[in-house]
Amino acid sequence: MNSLALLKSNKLSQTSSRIDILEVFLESDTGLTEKEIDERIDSKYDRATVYRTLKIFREKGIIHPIIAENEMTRYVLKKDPVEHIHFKCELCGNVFCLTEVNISGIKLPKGFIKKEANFLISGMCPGCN
Amino acid sequence: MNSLALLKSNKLSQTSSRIDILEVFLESDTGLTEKEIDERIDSKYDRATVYRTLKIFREKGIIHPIIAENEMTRYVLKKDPVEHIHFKCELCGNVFCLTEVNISGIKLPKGFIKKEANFLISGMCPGCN
DNA sequence: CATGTTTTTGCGACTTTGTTGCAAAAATAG
DNA sequence: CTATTTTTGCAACAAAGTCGCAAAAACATG
Repeated sequence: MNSLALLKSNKLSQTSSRIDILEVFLESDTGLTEKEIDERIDSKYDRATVYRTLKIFREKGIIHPIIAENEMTRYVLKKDPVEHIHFKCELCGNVFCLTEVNISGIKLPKGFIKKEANFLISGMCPGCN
Repeated sequence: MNSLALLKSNKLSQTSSRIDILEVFLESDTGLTEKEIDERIDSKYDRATVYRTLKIFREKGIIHPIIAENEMTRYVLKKDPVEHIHFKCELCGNVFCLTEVNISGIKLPKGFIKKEANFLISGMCPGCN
């Protein structure tokens, strides 16, 4: 995937900060916090800019959040639009999108209307095991 | 449920802060943030005390956390030890423990070992619908 | 490619959540 | 009742995230 094309297809202006931050995501296979992004771009941009960029990427559906306990929100590139489980390894810290796990069987009781879902399982990943 | 007995059975000393905070939980059917607890006890105790109390209650398994995006951690009394989904209504803010939804069908791929799970669905509850 | 308009950025100040060390106060054990 | 242990309040702190505003960069258009 190309960062310039990705910005274009989402109708986002091509600023260096957006390109750089997007490239960080493209090069990472893990969920990233704002802090981790900041490190990887050597604090080249203001924290406010990074936060604003993350917000926009999210609204566009380029990235999606992983919400874990006692942790800052992490983001990963949204490769698969299908709703899925996230797995966070407690040892290496890696976050995996388990798109192969079927969660379509989860049905809410009458009257509950789903808008968004967030499933996170933590434990040990195959690599650390 | 009685707050004094609950403290005793968990081998916690009976301080007025623990009793009061536990009572707030016993009287609430919603997940509560530290701030909300603070309001309900009229800031009778220091914030640090409330945080420390929440931590201990959690370690003892008296309460359990609800982790939602862009939200402070909420806690609810752990009535049912069975793993379950939480539902958060975006309108009224109420959090429901959907113990009736069966999630035992969720199986992780080979090599992944589950330690903890956090399932949160947000949307609209029957009351607001 | 020059220029006017729109969008984005950096800065700084701020809010909120949550933590920690330490001395005083309260709870508990005997 | 008293000694010991635990808990509390205070104050200071750290880190995440937001916001207004002026400057800078990107973009559209001729």
